[in-house]
Amino acid sequence: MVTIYDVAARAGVSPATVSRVFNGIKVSPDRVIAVRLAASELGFVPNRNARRLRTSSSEIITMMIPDIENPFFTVMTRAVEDVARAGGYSVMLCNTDEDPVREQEYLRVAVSDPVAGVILAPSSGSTDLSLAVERDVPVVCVDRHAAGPAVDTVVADNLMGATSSARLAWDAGYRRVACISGPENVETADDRYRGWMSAYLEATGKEPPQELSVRTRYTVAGGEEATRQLLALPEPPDAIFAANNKLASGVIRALAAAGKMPPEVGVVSFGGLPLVLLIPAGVLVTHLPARQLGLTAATMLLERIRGLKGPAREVVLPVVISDEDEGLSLIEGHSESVRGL
Amino acid sequence: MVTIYDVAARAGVSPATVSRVFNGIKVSPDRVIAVRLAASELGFVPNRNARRLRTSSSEIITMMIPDIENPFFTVMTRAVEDVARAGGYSVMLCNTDEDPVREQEYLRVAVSDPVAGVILAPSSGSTDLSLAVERDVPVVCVDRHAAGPAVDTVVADNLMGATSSARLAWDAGYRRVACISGPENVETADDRYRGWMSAYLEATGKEPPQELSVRTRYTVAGGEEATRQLLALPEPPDAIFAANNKLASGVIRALAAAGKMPPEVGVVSFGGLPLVLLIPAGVLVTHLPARQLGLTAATMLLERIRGLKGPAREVVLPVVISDEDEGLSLIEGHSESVRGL
DNA sequence: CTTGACTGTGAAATCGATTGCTGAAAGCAT
DNA sequence: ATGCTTTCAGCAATCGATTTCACAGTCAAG
Repeated sequence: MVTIYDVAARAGVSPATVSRVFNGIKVSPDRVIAVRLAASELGFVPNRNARRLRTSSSEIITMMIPDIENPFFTVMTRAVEDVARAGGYSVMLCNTDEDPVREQEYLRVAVSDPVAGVILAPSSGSTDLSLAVERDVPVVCVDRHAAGPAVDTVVADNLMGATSSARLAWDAGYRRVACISGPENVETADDRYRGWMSAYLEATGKEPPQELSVRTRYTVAGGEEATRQLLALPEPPDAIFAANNKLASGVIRALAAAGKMPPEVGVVSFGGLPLVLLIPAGVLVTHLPARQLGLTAATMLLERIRGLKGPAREVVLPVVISDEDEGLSLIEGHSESVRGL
Repeated sequence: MVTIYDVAARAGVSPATVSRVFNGIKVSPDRVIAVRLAASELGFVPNRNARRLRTSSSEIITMMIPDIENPFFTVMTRAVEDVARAGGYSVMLCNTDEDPVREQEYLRVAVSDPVAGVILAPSSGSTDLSLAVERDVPVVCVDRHAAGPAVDTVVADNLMGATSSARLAWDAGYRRVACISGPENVETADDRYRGWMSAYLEATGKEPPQELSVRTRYTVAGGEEATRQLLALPEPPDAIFAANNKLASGVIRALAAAGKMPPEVGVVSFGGLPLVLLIPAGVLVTHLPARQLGLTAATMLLERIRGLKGPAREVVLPVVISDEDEGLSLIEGHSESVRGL
């Protein structure tokens, strides 16, 4: 391993000077040249561990998401990465797999690393951040809230968004609109379920009957099972509001299998289906502000890393219901300015 | 920051003993208890940077992929993560964005970290790995080969796979099958293009005419533009072979916009469209062994990290053309054993 | 020609954990 | 009881870069 001592010896200067050259601290021009030359001749690459140990700082942001294979989270991650890079940080991605144990484990690794900051999409409402907070590692929660000490949080307006989104089904002429949402106690699932309830109440003037809503895992398989269950009802629904993109995929699969393709049975997907570019009639898709969530969270985290104090902040981003085709921008739209934030 | 010295003082032992306790080196039971007690009272978390500096080892694997928003790569990443975790490593994901400069930059960070190993899906054939090889950081290339020093590589059999896949179009009755592939000099794009050529030759007995193939970026927009270009030909194709999932999405979009939806114009997608669960008639999808690629690459990397010497190995995974519905397993199929590898 | 203010440089301490070496204590056989 | 292993714990060096402090030289003002 080539160290600054080797470079110093070769350049005929002290190690301190080598360090200064690599840190942009003023050194006489001739020495700078000598050091750079010696360094490149020897193939010197500074050891970051030594640097981090000494400065107890790091240029890494840990991002923890529950499902790396859900485009919603990868789009968000991509946004975080863009902001982080612009600020000189690298992003380390961890996949918690919706598992609180795994999540806590990753958090432990992160704080003992220690990283510059953490962006976390909590796997459940009971996620405990005290480990990080105790050790003063800045944390921003995104998409969902965490329990325990208050930290900066940025979420989408799921309740309102889901209400407007579910309403689309009635607007399209469907009359008996069921709901499939994620697990109980998962905040987004609860909010979206409540959104559907209020749209139901508004449209029909009645509380929705028990059997018209199913709570299940946020998976394609979960959506399929729930759909089969709904179709088996004595009085099956004529449309289904699915609380996330994976559930919606499951719904469509199950409908196809049952020979009741949209628009025969309508589907509302709360969350985009990125590579689905042929949206059949009868499938209504609401796009979530995934990229905005990521941009905002990363910006807030950088502020904290740079020393911003003060109480935990909370940002709620609106969910825009539009008929426009946002499928493409969900996939390739990284054009907006990061600086602008 | 609580250090082993603090813990040692509190437990009435030497720092060395504390270190031993945390590393599972034999220490008398009473001291173990004293140390653990003191550590938990003080909230001690070992400093990994100090540890890494001293041992010059790390438990991190860097994974570099060209496009975090392409499910092909996230599925692969997920597989890598599963194997890495089982072996006690964490995965740090970097998104190179198909940009060789950015890639080289990340590589520099990785080797100076230094990480335990690197898994890289090279952005182009000219990716230079000498930085890593010089410093003995194990590297495995996946999906594509890199230039320079030979390293372990695992790829899919794109040539054969693309040939069989393109053949499906003729089997389905299409007669004038065009090809849209990725950029020149990107290995997968070249191989898939050649696969289409050989299927063309086999089916028609002639070399394909120049105008029936277009090379473009691996993006949805690229696929759209290329499709428009093909449709504008005096003698337009009746089917299009798209060399990856994003291109295929672009093709379908453009066809829809032009009012020539499949099956009017056929589409062959080389690579799965994960959340597309309603595959219209006339769209044929070939699934790539994304997960297998990841599993294999990670397994090979761990072997190297654990000291395996010997010449660079090369694994070519078959691309299975089947009519079965593998869409779901692409999304949720993590059931197979990792141990089995 | 002094005095004081700078500047650039090097020596050495430091970050926190690991580990080679040494010696004390304990175990065992003769 | 003596001598020989073996075990366990502590001291202190070490990993590689950063940074404090002190010193030497430069320059301008008085």
